[in-house]
Amino acid sequence: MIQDREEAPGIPEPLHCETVESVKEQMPGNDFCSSLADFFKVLGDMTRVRILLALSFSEMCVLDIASLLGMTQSAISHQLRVLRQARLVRARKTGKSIFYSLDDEHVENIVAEGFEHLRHGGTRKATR
Amino acid sequence: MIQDREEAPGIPEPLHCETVESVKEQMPGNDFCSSLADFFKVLGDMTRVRILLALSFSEMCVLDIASLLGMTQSAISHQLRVLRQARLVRARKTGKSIFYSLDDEHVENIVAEGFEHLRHGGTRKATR
DNA sequence: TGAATATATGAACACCTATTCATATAACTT
DNA sequence: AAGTTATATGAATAGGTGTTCATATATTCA
Repeated sequence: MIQDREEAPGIPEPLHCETVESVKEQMPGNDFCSSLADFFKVLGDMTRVRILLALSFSEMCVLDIASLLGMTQSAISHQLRVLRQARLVRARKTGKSIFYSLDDEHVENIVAEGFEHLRHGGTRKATR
Repeated sequence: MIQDREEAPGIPEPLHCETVESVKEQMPGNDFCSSLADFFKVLGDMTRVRILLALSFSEMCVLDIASLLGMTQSAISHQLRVLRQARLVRARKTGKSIFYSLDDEHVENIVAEGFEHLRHGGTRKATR
């Protein structure tokens, strides 16, 4: 019987070794993939998307965002912290209020790309 | 007695009515925000990001992807279904194998934007 | 035909996460 | 100073999600 040298039980052997080896060489490291996924994870929540869209129209303080979205101040504050840690928004303090605004010009580009994807519904390919 | 007409208990009144009203008019509907968040949610997983990156280099069958990523065929198949339903990948059947490839060129643009975001600051751990 | 191969899928489980509640901090007001 | 307002945050909880395991479907090969 020919020796099996699988990396771990349950993980299959490649069907096309050349392809797998070639792609393996080109693949970014796991740390990069993890960071990228974490970044998109921040965008993968409706509340945070609505906050970002709102801030794309105007700088706003926490209570105004909460009022706009019909949610509690606490919920908004928790989500703003996530957005702040992802460097997607920045805070400007004025008196008792803290005004938030977009902190990254890529955000609008990314949202625009997502919008395009939804527009085309994936059923047909758009040529650029 | 003056009537309180808050939408719900716990939801604050706006501090700057003009701003809130103005943004409220420009805001996309909840259905759109929900779809957008769902789209990014698909990208917000390391396994799916790695699959998409791999497919950006070459069309691949399920077992090859599983072998490349060091994961079980079942785990990959489950994630491919998510990517398929989001119309991010398409399947081409050949014999026993099913080859997957990217079905949307926006994906690469979005990934590129995310990459730029990470380059220009990335995600920080603490804010203060 | 039966055996082997490639993929898909339902159920279960462990982990993660968004909101709520209570409370803390900080700044303004009187 | 005390009270009010704006925001932040820790803990708890309910709901969501990714992987595993077992199994089903479909195709190829002998």
